[in-house]
This record gives sequence, C-alpha cells and structure tokens, in this order.
Amino acid sequence: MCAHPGVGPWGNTGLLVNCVSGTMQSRRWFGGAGFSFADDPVTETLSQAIRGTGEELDREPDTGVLFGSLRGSVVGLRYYTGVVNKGEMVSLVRQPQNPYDRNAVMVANVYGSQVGHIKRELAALLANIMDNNLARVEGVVPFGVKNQFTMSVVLSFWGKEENRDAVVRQITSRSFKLQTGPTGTHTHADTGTLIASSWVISCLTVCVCLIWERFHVCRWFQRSAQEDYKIGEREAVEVMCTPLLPHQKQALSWMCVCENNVALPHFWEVKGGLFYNTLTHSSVRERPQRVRGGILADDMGLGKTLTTIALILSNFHHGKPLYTHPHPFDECIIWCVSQGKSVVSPVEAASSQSTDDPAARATLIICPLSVLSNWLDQLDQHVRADVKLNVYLYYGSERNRDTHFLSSQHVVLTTYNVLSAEYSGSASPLHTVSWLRVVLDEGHIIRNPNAQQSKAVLKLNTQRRWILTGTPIQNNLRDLWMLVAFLRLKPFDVREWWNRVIQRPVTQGDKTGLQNLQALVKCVTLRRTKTSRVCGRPLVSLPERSVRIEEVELTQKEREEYELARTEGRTTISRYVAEGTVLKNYADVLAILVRLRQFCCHPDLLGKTTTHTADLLLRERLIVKLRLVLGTGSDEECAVCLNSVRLPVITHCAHVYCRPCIAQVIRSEQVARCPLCRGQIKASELVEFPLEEEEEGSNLLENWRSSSKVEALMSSLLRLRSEDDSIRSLVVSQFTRFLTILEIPLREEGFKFVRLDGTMSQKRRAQVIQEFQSDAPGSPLIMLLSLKAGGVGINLSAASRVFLMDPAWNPAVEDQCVDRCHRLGQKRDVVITKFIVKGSVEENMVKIQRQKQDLVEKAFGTKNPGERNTSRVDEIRALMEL
DNA sequence: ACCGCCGGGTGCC
DNA sequence: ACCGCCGGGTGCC
Repeated sequence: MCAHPGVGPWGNTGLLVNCVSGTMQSRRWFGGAGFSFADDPVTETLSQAIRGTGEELDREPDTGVLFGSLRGSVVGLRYYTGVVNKGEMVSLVRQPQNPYDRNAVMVANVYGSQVGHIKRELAALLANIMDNNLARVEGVVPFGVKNQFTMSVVLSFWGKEENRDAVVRQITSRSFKLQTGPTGTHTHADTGTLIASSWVISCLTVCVCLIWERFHVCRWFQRSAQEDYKIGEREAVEVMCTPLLPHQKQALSWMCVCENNVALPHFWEVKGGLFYNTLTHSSVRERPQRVRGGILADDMGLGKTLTTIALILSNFHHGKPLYTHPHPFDECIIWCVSQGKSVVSPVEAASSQSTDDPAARATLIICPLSVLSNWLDQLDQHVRADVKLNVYLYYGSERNRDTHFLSSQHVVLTTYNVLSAEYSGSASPLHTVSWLRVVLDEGHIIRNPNAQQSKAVLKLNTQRRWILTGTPIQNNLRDLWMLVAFLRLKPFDVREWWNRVIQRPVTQGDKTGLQNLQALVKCVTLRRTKTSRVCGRPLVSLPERSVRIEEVELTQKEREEYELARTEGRTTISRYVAEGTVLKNYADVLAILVRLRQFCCHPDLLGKTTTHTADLLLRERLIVKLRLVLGTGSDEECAVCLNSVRLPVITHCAHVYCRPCIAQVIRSEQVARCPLCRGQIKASELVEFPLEEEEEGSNLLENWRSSSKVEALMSSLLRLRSEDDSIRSLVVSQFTRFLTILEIPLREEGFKFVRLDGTMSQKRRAQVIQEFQSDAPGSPLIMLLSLKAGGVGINLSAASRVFLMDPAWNPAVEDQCVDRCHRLGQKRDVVITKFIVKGSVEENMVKIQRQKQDLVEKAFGTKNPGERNTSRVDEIRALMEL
C-alpha cells in the first residue's frame, strides 16, 4: 500500500518516468543567444554559463548534485525478456497503477525492455522520492545477471541541494544506507564538486565545461569532416540535367548507402546470439532498427539541395532509380538507370525493407519559408524538362489536403510552420501520409525539442529521414539531441540515455564520452567544408580573399567626446575591478564597452540618453540596455522560443525575451525565475521597448552630422566607383542605427543601395537579396548589412568588396559574414576592409581577437576556473587600459 | 534461489 | 512442544 502523503499526480498513462516531469519539460530554453552581445565570446560564454547553471540544476536535474548511492535488488527477472550486461545503465520507471503495489518501480534496460522490478521495500522508498520530485534516481547494474531471479542494482540519487536533507531523511528513516563519497564504479561523485554550492563557482565551472565541450565538439566535427570516406562516387541518374561535382557524387553515394544498407552501424556487434551495443554495453534480442537516413552537414554552398534532388531521383524503392511516366498512360517509360555501380544489390535492399509500406513513394521536404522558392527553382532547373516529376507545393490556404493526392506525389514541399500548424490541429494530412522519405532542410531549426515544430517533425510517418544543415551544432551538444531523436538513432532518441551516455560525460570532460559521441554521430553524418578535399583536390575553388585594416583618426572634437565617455566608463569599471564585482555587473560593463564602440563609429549612435546612465531611473536604464541589445545583435534570439525576438521586453535582470514567451514562463510558475539568470521576475516589471524609436530615428537624420568613420567609408566607396563601377560592396555594421546614419551620405552621393537587417520580414529579406544579386541595369551597388542579419545561408555573391565598419568580438562572426559573398559563384577576388579607430577600444578589440585562438587554447589547459575568471577580468582591463 | 520465507512434520540421547 | 529443528515447497510487483 501507499503510505505516502503528498504523492504527486499519477500520470494518466499509468507510468511516470523519473527523468521526465511534465512541468519541468514544458517550459524551456535551449541554446540560443538570449541576452548576450552574442558575437562576443566573453559574454556568450558567460551568459551560457549562467544559463547552464539554471538549466542543469533545474530543468534537467541531470547534472544536479549527487546525494549518494545505495545498493538494492531487482527482482522478477524471470518474467521479463529485457537483457542487461555488467555495468550497464538501467532506467527506473514508476508504475503507480500496478495492481500488486502502487509503489512499484519497474526496471528497464536502455531499449525500454523491462528487466524486472525493484524489490518492494526499496520501491516504497523510491516511489516517495520520485513522486515528490525530490531526486532523480539512476540505476547501474554492477555485476550483470547472475541468475534468472534477482540481481543487484546501484541506485544513485541526483537532485537539487535543497532537497538533499529530505532525501537523506527518507532513506535513513526506512533504514537504508546511503553511500556518500566516491562510489568506486562510476565517477558520478565528481559532479558533486563540479556544481558547487556557491553560485559563482558553479557558474564559472559550467562556463569552463561549456568552452571545453564546444571546443571539442567543433574539433571532432571538423576532424570527421576531413576524414576520407570509403564511399564511391555515384552518378546521378540521367534525368538530372546538371552534372554533379565529385564531392556531390560522393555525397549521393553516401546517402544511398545510408538509405539502403542493411548492415548495422559499427557500434553494434553480434555477441552470444544477441545484438550488443558497444556504446551502452547493452544487448537486444531483436535486430535493432537501422537508421535509414542521416545528417548531411556540408558547408553552405556545397550543393546539399542538388544532392538531395539527385537522391530522390536515384534511390527509389529497392535501390533503383525513380522512374517517371511522361504521361500516365504512355507506354514509353523513361527509365533512368544508375550508371554507377549500385552500392547495394536490389535483393539485399529488398530484404531490409520487407516491413516497409511498399506504397510509400513520396518525399516530404520541410524547409523555412525563405528557401521554399529555392527548392522549386532547383527542382525545375536540375531535373530534365521532359521528365514529369510530380512536385506539390503544400502551402497556402488553398492547399490540397487529400492524403491520397499527397501520397501519389514524388515530392511534397512544405514549411515548418505549415507542418506545426497542422500538427496542432486535428487530423493532420502530413501526419497521415506514409512517406518514403522526409527531408528537413536547415534542420538545425528543430534543435529546440520543446518547440511545436520539433514535436510535429518527430511524429511524421516515414521510412527514411534526412537532415540538411550547414550548422549541425550551433551552441552546444544539446542541439544535437533533437537531430538524433528525429533520426531515431536508438537508444539515444530517449533523453535519459543521451544524457547519461553522451551529454553528461562529455560535459564533464570524459574522454570516452566524447569518443562515444564521435562514434555515434560519425555513422549518420557527412560533413565537408569548403576547405575539405576530395582525392587531394579542394571541393570547390574560390577566388582569393584579402583583408586590409584601415586606421581611422578621430577629429579633435570626436576625440574629446570619446575620452569623456572613456573616463567615465573607466571610473565605473575600475570600481568594479576593485570590488571584484566585474562579472556581477557584466551587463553594465558591456553597456559601457558598447557605448565606446559606438562612439568610434558615430557620436549620435546611442541617441540622446548617452550620458549619466547612472542617474537614470531603473526603467530608463533598462530601456537603454534593451536598445543596446537590439541595436547590436539586431537579430537577437529569444532564449525561450529561439526565434528572433518579437515584441521585445526586458526583465529587471536585463535579459531580453519575446513578451508572449516570457509571459508564459511567468504564468507557468508560482515564483517565476528568469530563464537566463534564475533571478526572480514579475510580469508587472517587464519593460517594453518604447515606441519613440521611429521619431528618434528621424531626429537622428534631421540633425545629421558626419563622423571620421563615415568619411573613411565614403572616400573608399567613391574611389571604388570611380575605378570600377561594376564592383558591388557590402557595408557591414553591428549597429543598425549606424546603417541608418550611413544612408544619408550614400543617398547624397547618388549610390543605389539596399539594406538588410534583422528587423525585416523573411519576405522582404528575400526581395532585397534578389534585388542585390540581380545583374539588371540599375540594380544596387551597395548593401547595408547588419552583421548578424539573416543568419547563415544567404547568398550575396554579387558583392566582392566588404567593408566591416566595426570590429566584432568574435572574428568567426566576421568570417561568416564575409563568407556570404566569398562563396560558390563568386567570380572576383574578394577584398575586405576593416575600419579601426586609432587609439580606441577598437584597437584593443583587434588585439584581443588576435590573441583569441591562444586564449581558447589556454582555457583547456590545466587552468582552473578561478584563473579563467581573472583572465576574463584581465581582458576587460586590457580593453579599458586599466 | 548454492537464498529467505512459509508452514507442516516432528520431537531425549 | 503454546517450543526448536528439519527439510520440502516455493518464489516480482
């Protein structure tokens, strides 16, 4: 019987999995830039660190404190088929509806097969702890199965520090002994010290872990990219009218193997008649379902779309190409025979697919709205005109929702929005059709598992799954999970196993964790970069690019104003340094730095509230910060929904979210906390962006004045136009207001220009890009571009000059921006000009940029968190010359 | 289960 | 013997 008052609500399914709790999963934020001057490695890391703690300790008690562990037993083994090996992890699942015992706790192996039950008395204890969310309980089987009746299990308890006492009390009051201290078999105890009780220390520790994780994740992704794939090249079928480049043939061949191959990934071995997974050390009786599909993570511009089209045409059922009838009743079938050697024999392929729905024939392509037209264009352009490929654009209110119609297409194109809209409605046609293949274009869009569109994508019924993305990992490992889950890479599509086998070990710096991750992803990912080589030849050859730095001298008057602001900032920061509160006041420090950087561009950049921020009321200071955040990033992400911030509001702790998103967070909790810093927040204290911006903008233009940097740019542009008026330029700034300021002299000098920034709608962006890329007479020579606008993936190859108006903290962001024109299709050499104000914070930034690689390396050395902390502060001191 | 537990058979040494 | 001890039956929650 259940003698525990306050036992939580039973799940309506009758099962409560201990690692998943409804409330904890429902509100969350993953990755994302949130409030950060996100191009800044310093802030980025710090804000991630802040986010990390909140997240780790709360949303996912995953890396919470280890309270201790105890030995117990699993009984009833003989009734179940689940297999476990020595040292293997098991999950504990509450079974409140069990007719014999309401406290029942089921033990399941990695694949979810039941192994047995926790012995009654122990189950009563666990039920109490799990149902009240006092701790998460993880099981490891130390000796494996010795007989058919019972076996040992080591249970470890993880949770929030504040729950430790309650858990310990529960355990001891039922006369169980909680082992604290090193457990011997596993290194979980380390985590106890990792997340120290002091907020600051844990923040910094997580910070270092994140750098470590990021660095390594990037590294090995690169490495596996360079690897020589033992895959042949496969010719595209004859119906393609565009010849594939060698690396595209290679990708096509790899994709066909992924779809057809019956072999299991190499981390599976056959052992004693069972299938043994070398990553989880677990076995299953039935042959595991192989992932059919994968992640094509090639760099931008290497032709992922083209390769995917080739795949659709070449690999229909049984490894044979898709043949098409020009007319339904035409006897003459255009047979498009693969010219290359087929990787898998049809018989072999057929046997592997025997359980598949043979009627499935359509490929569903899901992409962001902005690239829909690109898919249509490319399908049109690359498929021979006499081939009648049935492509249906499933978009717009008039779309044909008939599932038979959809099933009969070769290709159905739709957007993530349409998909998630249908999913939340009733009887979604897209979820009814049995697809042959689903392709997620820009697949990193689904990295947030809580988003509707991610959930919608998981529920699609398909045989093969593909993810196309140029940026498989955007912020950290967490981003990868959703991709793994979509591919149904067993058993890691279940969060608990991902966390226990991959996420936590890697975050803790465990080498084998990293190797596991590598093995796991390598078997489903193909990634090449522009610098990768095929058979010793570069994938693509690009024109040269060169960078020159142009130093700008401030005028006397500008210098005076700058020095005034600098002195004020130095006073404030040196006070923080003296007090040792630099990191605590980070938002303020950044605000000061941003102001100085803005002065270097133009004195009017910050608007009228430039001085004496200290005297302003809190509300006004927040508005200033909000403006800074939106003005610098210009395409800021909301840490809740991970999309661009809509209806921005700022919390009292100076973090920016969409109003609806943060409002929901506040509503869903009794004591609402800021998702980024865990500070208390209230709906009434959210500060909105005042609508005065427009009027101020015009104010800015009415009393327009120039600045040294404006002059420097204009003279470069004028000189360029007089030398060669066919050369197009990108003028890039982090400050959208600076772009506004630049519009005046450009108009005055009669330059035709367009502007692209984060505030523009997708549709407008596409228009602007098209206009700029067009070679029609009278098309614009210049594009004003905000540094982060548009995200990756836009093609500005019409430009061969880039003017970087202000240095970014992170040179990688600058590179990414330059890559928009230095890419496939660029015919000219690309010249990049960076304007740097002499004797200013910008010069120091450039120095730090140069040291950055070095710094990153150091961060992984033996340095402890404390030292990293001081070096951050040192960096700020260097910037301010303190 | 090469256990623990139960309950019946049994009973000085 | 209203015990102890023995050995067979039995066995998750």
